Amino acid sequence: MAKTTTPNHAGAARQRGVTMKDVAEHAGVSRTAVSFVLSNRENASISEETRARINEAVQALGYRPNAGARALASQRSDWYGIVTEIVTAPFAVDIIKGAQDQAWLDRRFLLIAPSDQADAVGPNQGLEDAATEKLLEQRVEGLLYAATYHRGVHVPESAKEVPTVLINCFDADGKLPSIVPDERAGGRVAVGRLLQAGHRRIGVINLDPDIPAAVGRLEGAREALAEAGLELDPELVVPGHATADGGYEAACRILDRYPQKDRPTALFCLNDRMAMGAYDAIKERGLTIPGDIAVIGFDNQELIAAYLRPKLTTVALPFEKMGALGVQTLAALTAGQPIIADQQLVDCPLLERSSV
Amino acid sequence: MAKTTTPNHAGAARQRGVTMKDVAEHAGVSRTAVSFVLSNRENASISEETRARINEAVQALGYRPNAGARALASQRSDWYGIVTEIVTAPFAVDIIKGAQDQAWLDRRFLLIAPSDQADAVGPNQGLEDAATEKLLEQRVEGLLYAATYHRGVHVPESAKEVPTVLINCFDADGKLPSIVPDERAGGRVAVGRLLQAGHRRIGVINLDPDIPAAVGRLEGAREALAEAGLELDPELVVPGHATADGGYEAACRILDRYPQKDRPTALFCLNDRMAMGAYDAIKERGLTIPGDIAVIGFDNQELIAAYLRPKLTTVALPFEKMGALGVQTLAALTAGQPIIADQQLVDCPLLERSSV
DNA sequence: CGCGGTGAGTAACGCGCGTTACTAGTGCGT
DNA sequence: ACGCACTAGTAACGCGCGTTACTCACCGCG
Repeated sequence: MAKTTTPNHAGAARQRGVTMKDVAEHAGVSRTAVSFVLSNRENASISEETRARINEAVQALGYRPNAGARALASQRSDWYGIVTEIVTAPFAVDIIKGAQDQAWLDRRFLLIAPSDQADAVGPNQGLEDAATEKLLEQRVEGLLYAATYHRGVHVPESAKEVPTVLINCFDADGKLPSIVPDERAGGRVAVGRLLQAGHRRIGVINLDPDIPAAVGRLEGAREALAEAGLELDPELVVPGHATADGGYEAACRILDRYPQKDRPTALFCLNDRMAMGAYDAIKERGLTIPGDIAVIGFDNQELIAAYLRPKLTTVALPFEKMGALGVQTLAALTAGQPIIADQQLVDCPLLERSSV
Repeated sequence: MAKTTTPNHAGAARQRGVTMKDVAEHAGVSRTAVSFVLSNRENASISEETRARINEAVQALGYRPNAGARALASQRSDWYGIVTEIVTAPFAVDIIKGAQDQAWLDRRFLLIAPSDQADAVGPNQGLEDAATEKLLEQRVEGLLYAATYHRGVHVPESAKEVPTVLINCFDADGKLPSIVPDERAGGRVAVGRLLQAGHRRIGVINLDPDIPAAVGRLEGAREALAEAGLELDPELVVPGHATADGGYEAACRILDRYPQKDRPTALFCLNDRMAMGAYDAIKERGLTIPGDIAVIGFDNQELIAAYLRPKLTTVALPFEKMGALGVQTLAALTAGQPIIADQQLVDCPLLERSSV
């Protein structure tokens, strides 16, 4: 076959890019040798001398490997993707941070794609699919799905092409591994703390009773009471809208319902926002926290819990840890371990501040 | 030249990957034709018929372009990088969201690298450099640097290899374009609102007087007063630590200093956290908001401002908009426009709630 | 009939790199 | 002298794609 003429590319290189070839020439060796040195091959058989020369050339030229080319050649990208609603809650951020940090430790990159769902009713499937698709185009080796509050979700079909882990949510079809907070243990810890402080009549300001968070936390509360030989009085469990106003109203109801001697001495608010409202209701009535009424929250929404006066004792949702664990699980999966659709529970630590 | 033998790669393809070649074979055309169709070339000269056949093949095989390979071949990645401290403030998140959304619109990917600086004293230069380096290895076409609070920063040297834009911060050496909030206009709006509500004696709870936010906001306050023919009484400006406790203490001082008739009727808190503390000080004294004392904040820290009772009127920091503008600026830069080191000011809108 | 022009498509190269198969040189045992 | 093992390194391929230069068939025109 005849040697074909080389077409002359229009002087493409707009941006100076030092390649391995440049390094090789500078060091007077072959490109292969450079590649061997840079990837630290074991059975390398490159003399210390040339190795040094190559490293010098790398320094001198300011060589920087091209991650894309490497990915193409080696057929592995070292990229994970995470799709999440970055918007609404500040929670997603903590998940991302946890995942990001862990990925960084593992020398991997985390590509973040927003799925921007409009509201809590149902995910914006179109955007989620598009996000997943984009991520797959980048040839991510694994996918993370993160929700801002603990719930069941439906994952796009195409996500099943690579290992996938759910964070703070679970697959409604039960086919994917997931990582969620241990709500039950959290509820137990919260109420346990109140019991330990001597409280016997404990009011509970509940969330929408159907969501996993409410179910788990309430169950935990029940368990803690049972351990102390007490029962959860249904009358003391009042529903509330998951906002400060909702908490205010619920607290008003429960506080005004009883004469002082029967009034609960502690309030377990199933989230911090409601606790914030409860604070107002309590203070309005001339009562003190925690002197007259102790308050414990859930979620550890920093900006609320740490700045309320007195600072709110609450149970933290372990977002960062879940993010990190998600990446670890993904790493195990991509390393070849079989995908098992189990659910990992992560502990919710109690944060003692001043409201109990 | 003799045809060399083909080395047989160890059955690499661990993951089924449909390539353009597969599509071409399925459609009975050359790979080039597929490429032409997929990239919508103008001077294509592909008949409608084959074009259709190719598109069908794409559908049938579920072909998904390989972004990395495309980047390698075309010498452009369509990636931007953003380095930011994702940790501390929830602000960074909003910047990222704004940038992310804008990038998404422009069909670009935003790579996020954490720089995790320890505290406000000085950036953790090591990590920042590493993050920048990693980003450059991915061959990002432009870089964004985002700070969580408005300040001067030093950007890693290597960042200068690609177009770079600073968000919510500025280059201490003044060499890079930056995007920052218009603090002065914000201060003017805030105090203007109080004046409009009839207040004449306005207390100001200040931040660390050296940071750009304090300088700008105070200057704005002064201007608004001047427009109304008033002067800023230095006695009414009390310094505070930038926390709820700091705000509480500052508010106590200013409220207790005067007999009722001389007491300021409104408080301009230079951030929302301090406003939160001021609320407590006011309520403790049996005063009402906004009846006895109007309060206006700054920052619009959602979780505080929207959940305080009454809800806090405040001036918003336009993080999302700054993020979006950052990407737009970057797009202009990478499109070949010259890099000019100007500073773009973004408006801080007033959010009316119930505390004025 | 020859010739330029167009439409429809293809072969071949290179992007930067990982990887495998190969070569050249040297020392050592027999 | 030869074969063998080992060290030090290199040529060549392919990853999936964008891109350029080229071929081939067909048409109209002089």
